[in-house]
Amino acid sequence: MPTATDNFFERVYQVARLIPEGKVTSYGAIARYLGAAKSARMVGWAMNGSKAKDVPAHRVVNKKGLLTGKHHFEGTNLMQQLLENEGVEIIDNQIQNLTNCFWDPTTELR
DNA sequence: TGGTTGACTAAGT
DNA sequence: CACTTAGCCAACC
Repeated sequence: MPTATDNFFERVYQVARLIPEGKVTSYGAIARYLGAAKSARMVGWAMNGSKAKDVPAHRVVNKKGLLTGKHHFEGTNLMQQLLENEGVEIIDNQIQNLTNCFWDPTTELR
């Protein structure tokens, strides 16, 4: 049943789908873009429901470029493998050259 | 109904 | 520089 919160989730999914390959963004960045700057956790929770969607949740990481959500994926290193497959260098569950790979919707998406 | 949890982030100690 | 506290808010028990 659709509710106001589903709308927020849908917005999160939509932004996540716009993330280019080889790029990543943060939960806070998406939340800020949606006007819910302080609800970064909700973005993460929304990602939890993105499993049934075509949302590249593996491109969404925390602000430090750390793959905090990798445990929610099937494998232990699936998230990392997906990102590396797109050209993102990851070491010890953390994205390297994050500045080069970071994609901020508030800046890039306008 | 109400307290705990969490894929976050910033600020404080 | 590592750990803690605080704020946020929906989902879960």
